Amino acid sequence: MKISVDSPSKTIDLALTLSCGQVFRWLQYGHSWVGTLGNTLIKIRQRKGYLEVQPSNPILRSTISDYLRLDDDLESIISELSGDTFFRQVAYEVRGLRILRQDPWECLISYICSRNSRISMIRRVLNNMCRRFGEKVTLGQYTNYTFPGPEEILNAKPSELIGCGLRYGRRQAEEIKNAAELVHKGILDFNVLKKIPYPEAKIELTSLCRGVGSKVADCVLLFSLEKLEAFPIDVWVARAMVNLYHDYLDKRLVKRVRSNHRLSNADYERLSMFARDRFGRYAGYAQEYLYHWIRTKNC
DNA sequence: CCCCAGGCACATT
DNA sequence: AATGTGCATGGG
Repeated sequence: MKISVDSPSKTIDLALTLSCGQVFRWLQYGHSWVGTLGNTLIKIRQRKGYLEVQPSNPILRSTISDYLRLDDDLESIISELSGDTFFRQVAYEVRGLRILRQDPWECLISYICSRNSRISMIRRVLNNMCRRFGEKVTLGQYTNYTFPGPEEILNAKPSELIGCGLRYGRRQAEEIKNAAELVHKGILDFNVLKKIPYPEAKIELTSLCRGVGSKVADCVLLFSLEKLEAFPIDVWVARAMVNLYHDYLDKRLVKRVRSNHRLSNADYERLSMFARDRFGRYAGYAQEYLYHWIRTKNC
């Protein structure tokens, strides 16, 4: 299957998009990327002007283009974001990076597991969970595992989840099972969260789900629930904001971030408000660009 | 041994 | 409302 990306509005850098840290389970084999969408293994390769997709079983073209958010007009989003010369440079350096439209359940569990951890660790935990509780899917020489659904997680023993390498052991295992129960019982309904406004959806997520605070909620809202104004702030994004916009921010906040203090709720909200005020409805794209920019700039 | 990583929940002031 | 602290893995 071929998907054309041969126009400025459909620009994509597939490798950058799949490896920048918004999603954790894609694997690179040479020029190809292998992952799963639902129960289907997907092998995808970027060619000149189009994407070449090989699914393990029949799949709609729109499943891929929805996942990659090819419906986002990247050219106009970037021009709307590039209000200052600092950010224009950032946007240029990460051109082709798209926000993905992930499955909300997988995204929620992934970011519950991400707390105070690092990307390589998160990858390992999630892959362990999929190997243990997911289903094996193959395409030729390639093997992958589906992400286990709420029912599989509900039936899992906490000790088995802990054995996957959770950062906070039993406590996090309970959080994951709690989320599974909420989804299974229909108390947490992602289709509803997609429709209601960002502030309400965020309150709903943080109040219902144990282990979900401001940062995790913003990640889930941005990466899987259509809230492009969500602006997740981790230490890296805080550093990027402070580097670029220190003149507009509270001096003590700048000092705290620079001296590597943990980000307080108050500082999170302050940075959050500033970001949405500055970047508007596509603040989430700005966040992802800043995140990647500050990390690659320093490494 | 130290430090830190896509933080949260709860106690204390 | 703001700040402090336990959690408790694994890599540099």
